[in-house]
Amino acid sequence: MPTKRRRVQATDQEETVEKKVSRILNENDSVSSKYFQSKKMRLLSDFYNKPCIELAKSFLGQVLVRRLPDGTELRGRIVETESYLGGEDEASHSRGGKRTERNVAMFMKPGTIYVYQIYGMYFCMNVSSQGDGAAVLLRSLEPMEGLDTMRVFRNVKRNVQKPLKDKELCNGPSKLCQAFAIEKSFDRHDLTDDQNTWLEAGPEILEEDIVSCPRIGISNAGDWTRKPLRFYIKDNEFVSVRDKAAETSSVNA
DNA sequence: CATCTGATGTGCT
DNA sequence: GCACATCAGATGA
Repeated sequence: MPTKRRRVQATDQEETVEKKVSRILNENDSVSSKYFQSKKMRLLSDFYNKPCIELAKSFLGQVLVRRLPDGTELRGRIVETESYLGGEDEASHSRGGKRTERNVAMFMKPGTIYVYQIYGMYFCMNVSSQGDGAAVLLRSLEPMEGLDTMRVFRNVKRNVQKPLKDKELCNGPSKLCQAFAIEKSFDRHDLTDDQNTWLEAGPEILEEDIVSCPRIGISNAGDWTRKPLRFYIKDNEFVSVRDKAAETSSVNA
């Protein structure tokens, strides 16, 4: 018992400074205590310089940060991604090595943001990886900081006043762009060197907690339609679509 | 829960 | 012309 008490006291002392900083930072916006805090250190080039599938898995658990013009910072933990390999990947915008004005960011250095518009009214955010025309689509975030602001952005974009639950803020590629106010102008920005957008390190996600399954919204891509190139954190409630079949089969893997 | 449908406009053939 | 890495609301079980 004395050992336990001493450890608790030491922990409390260690957290004092961090708690103070956190309290000051949080005075301007809401931070829910049920979400963990990131280490607030920007991820640099080495992190992004990996093959596409490896990067898509590495993104899980990392924290996307968006700094708004008024200084407000939004944070969300990445919980779902998809790989688009380029070249032979028939579902990729860069299939067959096709390079256009729209998708040129996919061919830029790892860590470059690729934003494209879809269905006339939505945006999707990708990050280029190692490999020609390869990129990772960010599909879902677990909101951590700035939830009130995210809710406002989402309601403004949707032109609806229905209150959104936390899990509805960022559980889809275009929802997270709305919540973080990420638009076409972010295309070709560099996550390792951008003042408004970057990634911070979060806790490592174990391989056994990653579910691999087919990508969402892909059809007519031949064999590539079913390849397991979507990755998400198992049992995370902020994932957009759970694949029950993949979750049960991975138990035996 | 699963499945369906309308909205909406740009990029590319 | 048409396909489209989506979303929200509606409907049925």
